[in-house]
Amino acid sequence: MQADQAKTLLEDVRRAVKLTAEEEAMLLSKLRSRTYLKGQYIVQEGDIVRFQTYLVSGKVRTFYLDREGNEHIVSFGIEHWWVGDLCSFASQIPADFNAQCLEKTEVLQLSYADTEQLYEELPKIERFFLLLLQRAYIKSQKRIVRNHSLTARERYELFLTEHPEMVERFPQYMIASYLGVTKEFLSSIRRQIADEEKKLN
Amino acid sequence: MQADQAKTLLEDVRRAVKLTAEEEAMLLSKLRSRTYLKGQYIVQEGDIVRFQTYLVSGKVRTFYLDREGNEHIVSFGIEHWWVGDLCSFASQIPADFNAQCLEKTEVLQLSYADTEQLYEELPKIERFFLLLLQRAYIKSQKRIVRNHSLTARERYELFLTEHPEMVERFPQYMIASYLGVTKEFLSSIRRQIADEEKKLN
DNA sequence: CGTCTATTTGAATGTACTCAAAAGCGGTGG
DNA sequence: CCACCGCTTTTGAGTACATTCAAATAGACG
Repeated sequence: MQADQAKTLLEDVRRAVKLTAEEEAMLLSKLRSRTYLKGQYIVQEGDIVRFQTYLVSGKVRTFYLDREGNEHIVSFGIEHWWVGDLCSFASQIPADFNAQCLEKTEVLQLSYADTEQLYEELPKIERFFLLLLQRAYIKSQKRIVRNHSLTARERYELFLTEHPEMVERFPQYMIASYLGVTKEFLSSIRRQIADEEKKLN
Repeated sequence: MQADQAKTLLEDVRRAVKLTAEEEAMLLSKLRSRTYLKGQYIVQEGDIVRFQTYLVSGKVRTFYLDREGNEHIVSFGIEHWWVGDLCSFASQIPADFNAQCLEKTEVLQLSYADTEQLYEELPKIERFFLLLLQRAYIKSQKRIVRNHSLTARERYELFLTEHPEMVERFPQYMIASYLGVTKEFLSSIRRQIADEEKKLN
């Protein structure tokens, strides 16, 4: 592991827990660097996920296919996010989800066995992942709540204000899927919004 | 803490991690027992959640109110589930959710400070909560996915097979809310299903 | 410039919601 | 034991939000 690649990861860790230099070195020693090309999969449905994957650069979409073969975006990943299928990784069972890189993507990976070992030797790292998981869970709960109480337009407008970077970097039809609407309907929502803004001037 | 109340909790813990007798005693020493009556709130919106709450008996609904004042059920809790608003507990900020007992409910509670202390002194307990959180997160992800790819009827039928105990113990209008449909529409789904079954005979 | 993919449009359709009212159900008191 | 009350569930008509399908347009990339 070169230290420069792990810089943002270490910053994330330091923000949550305090590690000594040796402990940071131990963490770094377990990380493997890897680069995926545009279109490649970090996880494919049916695989058993062997790694936790941290994004250094690039972008990733996580999606699954329903019975009719329609794609549904579960989440987007960009720099300094962790991606994968936690269900598969945690239980070492075949994944339901796919994680595909939408451009050249550099990652750091931590294997299942090394994760276990780190948890044993370094409870502070366990704490780091607990905090990560807490945040992810809270976001997930919020998303459920919003899907139930907001209209498609409201969800889109909220997404615009909360994740403007995502709007720029991911195609609209994927954002539609993430929000749980068809690409056609999202398009008509955008027209509606644009029309209203025009009327104001 | 009387040991009999903590029996199911200890069983849950033992299933996940191995504790020595002293470690179990340490955990028990932090737990406070409390009984809520029908209609009482474990958490109210606006409160800062000071405890993690484990259900020994009874039942609880967790819900939030949207802008129009409509209730949305976030989750149901029965024996041996943990309830509350993790967002509020973890960050010690005011809760968005309410957790209300629907009958006499006995609980065990672990304060924020004691939780922190346990995490420090007993990493295995931290592991236990990490595993708990993993399961909760995975369920939450599944729920999002299902809300996007299944019809209301399919979600209801899946709920029937996965949580028959819940169907018996919670009123239909709450289940409707949990599934993200109106009580009227769930009623019409049930009629549909009943009609089809009648036709088969 | 042509090809491939993403976005937009519009009409017809469907799934789920709103509102209002009736029916069912369980408990309580006269 | 029945009548009444409050709460839950059912019904039905009208409506709205969102989907499907088909086709046109716009953008991106080699």
